[in-house]
Amino acid sequence: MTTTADRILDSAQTLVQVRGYNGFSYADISAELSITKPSIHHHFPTKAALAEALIVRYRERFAAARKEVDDGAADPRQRLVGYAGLYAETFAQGGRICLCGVFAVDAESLPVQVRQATDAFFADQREWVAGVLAEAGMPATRTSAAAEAYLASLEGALLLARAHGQPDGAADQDRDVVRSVAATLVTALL
Amino acid sequence: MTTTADRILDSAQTLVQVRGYNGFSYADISAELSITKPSIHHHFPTKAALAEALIVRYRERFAAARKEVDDGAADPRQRLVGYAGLYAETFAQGGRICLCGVFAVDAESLPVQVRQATDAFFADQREWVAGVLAEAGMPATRTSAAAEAYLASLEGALLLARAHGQPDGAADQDRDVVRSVAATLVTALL
DNA sequence: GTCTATACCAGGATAGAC
DNA sequence: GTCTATCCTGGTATAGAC
Repeated sequence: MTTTADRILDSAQTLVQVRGYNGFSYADISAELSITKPSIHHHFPTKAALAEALIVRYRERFAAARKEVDDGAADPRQRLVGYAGLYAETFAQGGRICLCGVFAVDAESLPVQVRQATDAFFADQREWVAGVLAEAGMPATRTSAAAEAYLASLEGALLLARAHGQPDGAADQDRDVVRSVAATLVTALL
Repeated sequence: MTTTADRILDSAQTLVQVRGYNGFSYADISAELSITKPSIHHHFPTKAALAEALIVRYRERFAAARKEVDDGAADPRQRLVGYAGLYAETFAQGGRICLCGVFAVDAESLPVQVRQATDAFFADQREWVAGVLAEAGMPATRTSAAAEAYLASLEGALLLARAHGQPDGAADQDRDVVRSVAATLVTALL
């Protein structure tokens, strides 16, 4: 069962990840779901409230997906590669980039709570990556900076993949760019 | 001597780098420069034309700044670190991020020429970084992927720094994040 | 090259019926 | 929970005077 609120969030999330927060409107969701704008306002009174709901759900889902990777991987190296796969698969779905990457760029347009949640998302990722790096034997003095670098390279790889999306059919190749960047980092860091 | 067109470009570039392409309007430039909106249209008939002028100038200026680094650095390592400094300094100026990073995120809202120029900008950077890495002794089979990773980490570091910009006065610390990420990459890759 | 005035449409949001 | 109708504002752009 999918509620209307969920369908709105699905549509909105894709729109944000593809066009940016200021690049879509309620009219776009309305057209996609064949529902009127006031109906959307009924579920999410303001666009800011919609953004807040989006990031809350995104963090939950991302945490769950990361746990899948955590449980399915045999060693730290595999965990880091599998984690990068989450980003690569995001891009493979219609050239989307990380929701929080978009929110970071559009931070000025967003309410404080969303900005804080975005920051918290990255802090959470940093902490997890640092833990995996420690598990892989990296000295504690280096894990923090290395985790930041790994995270930055993944978010940046999505940007580069997006920029490269000129010839429309090349999304597969661009997804590999994300994986390739991650592989380079894992090899170099460990 | 600064022409009106230049002043418009200056204002617009800052606005794009801080708010995103869809996050500002001619009214913002109008207010900042104490000039009317039609005057801006006189110099740049459409917002798309303004974006095109922006990226043309950005590429020229970035190339010049990179040449400064190229000429001033003694060895490849210093060149890479100095290059990262260009990104760090961008962020230090009011929390700006790379214009092309923003244009990559907002690509769907931009005309084809701007998208192509954004892609070309990144291709240019990739090529330059790859050349420096080769100069540093990296085998030719690895330079391409490593350059992509370095570039991604710099663009991503700007995103993370922006997201972290919660407490307003901490811009200095965030600029160091960019430099720290770059240092981690240089050490790990070479 | 800059202005006033204005057109036009879209975005975000509300009132109130069903 | 969804609709029709409507409001207000702001964004992009043009016409035409100075």
